Amino acid sequence: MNRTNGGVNLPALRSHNTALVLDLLRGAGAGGISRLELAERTGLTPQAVSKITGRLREAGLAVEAGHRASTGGKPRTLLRLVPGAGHAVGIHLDRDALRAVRVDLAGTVVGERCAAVDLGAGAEAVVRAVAGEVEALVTGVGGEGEADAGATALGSDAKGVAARSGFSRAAAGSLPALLGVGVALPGPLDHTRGVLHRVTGFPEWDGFPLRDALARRLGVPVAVDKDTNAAALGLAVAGERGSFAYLHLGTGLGAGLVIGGTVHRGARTGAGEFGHQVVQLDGPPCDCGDRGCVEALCLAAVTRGDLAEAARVLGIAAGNLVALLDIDLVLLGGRTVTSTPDPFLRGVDAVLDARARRTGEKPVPVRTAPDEVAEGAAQLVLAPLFGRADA
Amino acid sequence: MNRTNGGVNLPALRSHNTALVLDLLRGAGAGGISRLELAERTGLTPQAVSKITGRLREAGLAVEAGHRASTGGKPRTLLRLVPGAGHAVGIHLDRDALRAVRVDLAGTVVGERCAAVDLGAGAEAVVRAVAGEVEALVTGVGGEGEADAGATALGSDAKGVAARSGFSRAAAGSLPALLGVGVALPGPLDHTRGVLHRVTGFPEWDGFPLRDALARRLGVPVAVDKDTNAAALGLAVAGERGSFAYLHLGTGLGAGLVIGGTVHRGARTGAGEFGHQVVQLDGPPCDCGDRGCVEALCLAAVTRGDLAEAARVLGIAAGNLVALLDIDLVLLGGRTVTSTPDPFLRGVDAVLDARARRTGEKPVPVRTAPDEVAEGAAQLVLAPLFGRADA
DNA sequence: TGCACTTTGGCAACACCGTTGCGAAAGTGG
DNA sequence: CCACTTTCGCAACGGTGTTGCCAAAGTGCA
Repeated sequence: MNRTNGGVNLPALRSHNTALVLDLLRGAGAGGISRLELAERTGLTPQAVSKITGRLREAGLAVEAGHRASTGGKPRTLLRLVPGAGHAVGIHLDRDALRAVRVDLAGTVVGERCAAVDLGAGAEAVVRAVAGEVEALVTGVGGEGEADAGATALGSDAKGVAARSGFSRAAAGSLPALLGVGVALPGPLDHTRGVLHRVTGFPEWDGFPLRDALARRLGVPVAVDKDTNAAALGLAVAGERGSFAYLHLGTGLGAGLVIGGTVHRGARTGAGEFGHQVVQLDGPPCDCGDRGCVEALCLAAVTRGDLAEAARVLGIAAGNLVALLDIDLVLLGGRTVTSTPDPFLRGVDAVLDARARRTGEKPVPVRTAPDEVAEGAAQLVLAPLFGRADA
Repeated sequence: MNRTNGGVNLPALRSHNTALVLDLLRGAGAGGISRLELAERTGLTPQAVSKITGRLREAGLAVEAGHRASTGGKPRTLLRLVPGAGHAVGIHLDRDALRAVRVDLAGTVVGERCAAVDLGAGAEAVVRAVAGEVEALVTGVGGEGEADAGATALGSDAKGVAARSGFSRAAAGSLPALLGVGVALPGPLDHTRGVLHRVTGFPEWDGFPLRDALARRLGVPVAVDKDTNAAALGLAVAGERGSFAYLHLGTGLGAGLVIGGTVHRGARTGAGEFGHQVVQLDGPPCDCGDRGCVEALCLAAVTRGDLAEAARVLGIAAGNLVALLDIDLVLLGGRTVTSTPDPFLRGVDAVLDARARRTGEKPVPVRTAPDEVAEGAAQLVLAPLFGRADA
């Protein structure tokens, strides 16, 4: 619960329960959820839920929203999250382009900007550019952002609550109504410190403290993560339950792993290195220096137009993953998959079905998923508010 | 924290903090640990630690044990776990033999029994035999169990505390001083319900509710898990930190995964299916019906005496695992490895080293580990007492 | 030997958490 | 119109960790 050490005191307990209720409110969406349902789902008493929701309502984070039909007594009052009470910006920073979105507490996109970037221009220039996009997105210049009139007013309230609830991480000068900025990018990096390791082709980025640089410039908290992890987090928040793997097949092949509802990153943010799983001993050489990696085999098949073989290879690697981790679901994404999903879905499904027949268990379902990396990046900031620890 | 739902109330908070302190006391061993160190490690205030340890001392679970050297003021008083305050029995049930150990709270083996079993004799007969071994072990008949005089007396106290602290799971008639029994066995099974799925070669075991049958007979809580998971849990409790994989190479090849200090089992207790990871597309057929599984390749190499090749194949599969999960350590065990450890250690190490050179990170260490499955099985029972949730 | 100082750890009062007991509010059904 | 059911808040309560304070037990210097 507490990351550094395991001790739980009363404020921590309060934060935890409050976050839990907020998460359920978010999950219920615009339809709302009653106090008694919240009590059942959390295991707390109805009275405790009343107190917690009372604080949330006072803080402007929740409101009453109609009633459910009576079942013979007083009808349940529905509660709903106030989406506009807080915002976060998520940025998908790729090698040559950038996509930034502003989302509200419910995760709905309320503003979007795209721009070209040149990583070769140096870290400082890119930080400046990214900061500019964030500011434009928040102040509404050039964005599609309507839905702001009330939102900005409530924003500072939301921040106050966040601070009182023990969530906020010392936002200094800062932009109005902005809880923080999440940045997702490829390369290896250190998620906990927000430091980049090696950005392929741009050695000058090695060791650059992106998180702190951006946080100092913007005055709001910043979180940094791998693009595949952000995508997986976004899917988890969007409603995918349990444990799943998001396999992204684009210019490369990577994975984001969600285990028990939380993204698994490993101690060095290295987890999800799926592309260089070896599936053919002494197979063809890969760019990484090893031989027989899935990525090499799969992309080679794609290049020569043999999508069925690409899907079969991907399926075998996915089967390994499913067997090793006993996950519930495989999600496929990335340009290569989304352009022609069917052969990939069929191919991976065939391998997983065959495996299920051998073990006698139900086959693990395979689906496609939109790759909304920027949206997931925004959730890097929102996750702590809703009790989704980023271990 | 709470498995079913996430809500935390005061009793849950108290249990959690108490378990945390108990875990630190256990980790400190006979040397002991001071109240202030406990406070630092838990993040609680010294006063809170004093209250918690006071309850533990009153319950007979902890005692004062000397003082540390002064650093200019009052010297710190050391506290120590009372190992004899509780016991658990762990059973390693294999195809043809059984090993049962009785351990104290510190995990020290204080009694051991071995016996032949015949799974073909049917579930009821085996349950009867297992129960007999447990009773013999606890009453001290035929065991090497000295160290019992005081232990049994304190036992009932310990149970009282466990109940008061919210740990106990309703032990009815029950054996004296016994907190529970853990059973580890191969085959696929459902850890949460304690039901076996398919025991290879013995179809009549399919669906047998081993946990409940044994619990009803003995009157104490029973936990059931895969042998590799138990072994991994035992290693985690014995002091291995962080995330690691225990690879067991015996008559088959399996793995136990520990991620962030807790055993990862997956929703269907299927995780750790390492032997049938495919590392050679369309490779030689495996007993499982697939082709190119590590287990088949590795064991074939062992059979023809090529241990270097066996180790290389094992290393490549281990490398896949390390890359996918970003774990900190690989531990090797099982008859085949322990009989001639060196070639395996060298072979796996070579593959992981090469991987580390390519990625520019520190290589993941490889070591051998004793396969103490029965000891780990006992920890299935003790784990909840020390706050190690078995999710 | 005496005294100042540091550090540990317990006692008592405290703030605040979720819980319990009870009553008001708001429906349904006869 | 009334009995009944169900929801939900107010007030008192028990129990958590926290704070303030002080006794105990060392070290180090005069």
